[in-house]
Amino acid sequence: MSLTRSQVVDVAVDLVRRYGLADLSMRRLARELGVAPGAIYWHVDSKQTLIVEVADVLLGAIGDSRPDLPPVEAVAWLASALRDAVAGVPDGADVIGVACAVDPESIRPLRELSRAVGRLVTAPAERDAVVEVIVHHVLGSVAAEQNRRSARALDASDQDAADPGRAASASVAVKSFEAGLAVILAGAVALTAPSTDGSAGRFRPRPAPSPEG
Amino acid sequence: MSLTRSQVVDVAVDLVRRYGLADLSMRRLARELGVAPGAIYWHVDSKQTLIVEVADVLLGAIGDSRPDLPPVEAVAWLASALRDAVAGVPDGADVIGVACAVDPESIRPLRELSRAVGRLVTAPAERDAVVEVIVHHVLGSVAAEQNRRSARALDASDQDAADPGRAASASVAVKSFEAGLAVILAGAVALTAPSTDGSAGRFRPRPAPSPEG
DNA sequence: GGGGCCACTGAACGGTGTTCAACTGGTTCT
DNA sequence: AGAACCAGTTGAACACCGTTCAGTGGCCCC
Repeated sequence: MSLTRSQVVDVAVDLVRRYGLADLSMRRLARELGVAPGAIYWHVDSKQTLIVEVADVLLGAIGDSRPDLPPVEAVAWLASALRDAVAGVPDGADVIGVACAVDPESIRPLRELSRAVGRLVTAPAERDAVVEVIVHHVLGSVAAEQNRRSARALDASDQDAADPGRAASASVAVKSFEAGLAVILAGAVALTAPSTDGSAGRFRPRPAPSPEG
Repeated sequence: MSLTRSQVVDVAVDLVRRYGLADLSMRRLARELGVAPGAIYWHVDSKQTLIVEVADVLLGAIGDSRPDLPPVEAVAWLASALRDAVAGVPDGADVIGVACAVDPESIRPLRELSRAVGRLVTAPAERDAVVEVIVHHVLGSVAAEQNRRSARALDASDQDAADPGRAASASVAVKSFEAGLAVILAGAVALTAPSTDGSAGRFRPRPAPSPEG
């Protein structure tokens, strides 16, 4: 039986899950498939489209949204689920980053997130703004966490009992992510229901004097 | 006269400013300097540390913060200035991303931003959360904008009058960035001054059932 | 004149994504 | 049976990449 596109994608996903995006090269993928590098290009246009497919699989495990929860909790749940899915894969933020760069429409959970936020913020422009901020926060905080992790891994010369340290830093990362998420959700709520005391109202930033003309 | 570390960095900055990070290779940099590739490694440890230095130069043009402005406006000004500085350079978000990954302490404007946010949110944990969200939003939205731009550039086969389109999409990107920034700032304000009506109060997300155990 | 050192060269190592003429092996048509 | 066709694969090549290192030239100081 000959190679299949889905076989290629599956093995690529395995490679990413086990060794990270940095170790996903077309040559290594071909070796893993027992095939010459050129053969992959019969089933896949380029490495970039492969990564988009890998990202799709990695995010496929995210469950459907929760209409049973109140809107704010539903958004928080979805954002945390997204974060967990991305953080659970080495270089996960990079994978999703590439996928977003190549084809932003392809990431299905983002459509789900947009719908959930829509139940909280009705104005389309503001809804999109909230979705964007949440997505940037998810990808940014996971990228930072994974960078710290791999930087720590390079300094694993005189350290041996890294297990409790790793778990602790992961939980710190989760807490810091949730603190940021809380800020965003508070902003979304504040914008939809401008309060009666003047301080916490709507804010419109004035553009900075751009140094680029 | 022999090569200098600052010469190397300067030419690298020029290369990035003109052609983007993707076209900054040690070989090309050496060619531009009229030197063999190995010579660069006498002045610089690795490409990564070079990029950190490049990022430092690129962000050096950002002016000092504005204690004369009210706290919220000062933060907004700094965030917009940061955005403009990064967006004005091709692949600017990638450059800062690498610099953040290698050495997060090295980005001076972030310290400035942290101080400005500190005048708005006094609790250290919440202040750091706001700073992180802002930084992720800046880098994320610029990265998205620049990805769209370069994707558009690849499809420049049958299009010629791209000048108005480019300007228009840039202004859309700025507006979308400011909408997101407004959400974040509203959240920061709301968290510091919890309002008396219950709906817009402090929100604590409950962790999602993590699929990774 | 000789020693020492800074700055550099040239070549190599071991990768990378991608392309392409040539070649299989199987199916179908004559 | 034999020819034609074609999806799928190979192996080699192209044009790069970051990094290392033995050697080498020029310069200064003793």
